[in-house]
Amino acid sequence: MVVKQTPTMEDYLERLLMLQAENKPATVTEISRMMCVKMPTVVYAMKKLSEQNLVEYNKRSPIKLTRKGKRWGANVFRRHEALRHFLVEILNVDPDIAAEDACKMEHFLSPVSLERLSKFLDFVLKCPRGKPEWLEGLAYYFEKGERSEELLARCQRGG
Amino acid sequence: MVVKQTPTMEDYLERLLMLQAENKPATVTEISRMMCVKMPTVVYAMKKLSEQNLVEYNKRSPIKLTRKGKRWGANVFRRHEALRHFLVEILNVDPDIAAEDACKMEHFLSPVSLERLSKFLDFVLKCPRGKPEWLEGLAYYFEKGERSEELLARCQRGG
DNA sequence: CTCCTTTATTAGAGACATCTAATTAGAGAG
DNA sequence: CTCTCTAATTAGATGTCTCTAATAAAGGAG
Repeated sequence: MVVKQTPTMEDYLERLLMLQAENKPATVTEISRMMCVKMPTVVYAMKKLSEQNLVEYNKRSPIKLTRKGKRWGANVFRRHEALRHFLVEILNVDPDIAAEDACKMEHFLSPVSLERLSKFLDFVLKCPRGKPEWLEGLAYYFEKGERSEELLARCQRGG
Repeated sequence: MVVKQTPTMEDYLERLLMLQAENKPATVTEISRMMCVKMPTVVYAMKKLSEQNLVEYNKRSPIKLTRKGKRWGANVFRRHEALRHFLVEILNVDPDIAAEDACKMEHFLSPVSLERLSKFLDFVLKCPRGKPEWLEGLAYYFEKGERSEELLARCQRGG
């Protein structure tokens, strides 16, 4: 019965899912390259994960996520994407930095917060009437350091 | 020359700052209680931090942050607060959960993202014309699972 | 088949952060 | 001063994740 994974293990699960999604074989070498760790580290991790039935690991053959591992990886990925999108789309953070931050923070976003963050993004970015004006105002504020009088006026006209 | 702290050490610095702010003496026992670790763990941490001149630690006397340690702690706190506020004020996450999530994620928020997040919160919560309407719409969306037609219409009147 | 190269694994060590158990220091009661 | 209690420290162990160095397996070139 698995109830928790360390951030490290979650990273491996997420990476395995990515590889699978791209139809790349998940080899020790490949994972090691992508995660910037040495091969023995990967072997250690795969053994750990297979003890928990999150991956199917047989020496010298490509690694496969189990159904359980896939679910877990997908979950990590959702958290990653929610955070990354928020940073990029709302906060206008540089995509590389956003990805890095998301990659670290993803392990600590609780289910409730994830759900809210996702809904927030939907609310803002999938508004049936197009992107809300305040997003523009926010971008202006980021850039100039002050609020756009014009947008401020327009945005509040209806309030 | 200190360039980085582990999340753990950042937590101690933050906690020390809190104690100081409340004028409570920072003893091993107190820190141990507050951080839910045993006393030897605290001693270990204080030794580590004092090696880096982040705290003044002399056996059997109250622990003090150095100027450097204070700065670092304050920085952690800023990240904590930005995240917590976002979760509470924007995403309406339960305050306890928000605090927990913030406490974990705070260690991984880059300076750029912090700056943007803080500005975002200012922009939204310190709007000179009061809280923007879309926040209400968002709360509605969280609660009902769908957009409020009324607010949608009003919010867009000016766009 | 033998040699070489690449890939993977094992063995062993180290950093970090935690614990338990044992010890020491200090403070207050008598 | 001695006894006792609490606070603090030391010693030693553990789990996680990483590394390097050494070894093993597998696949191709000849």
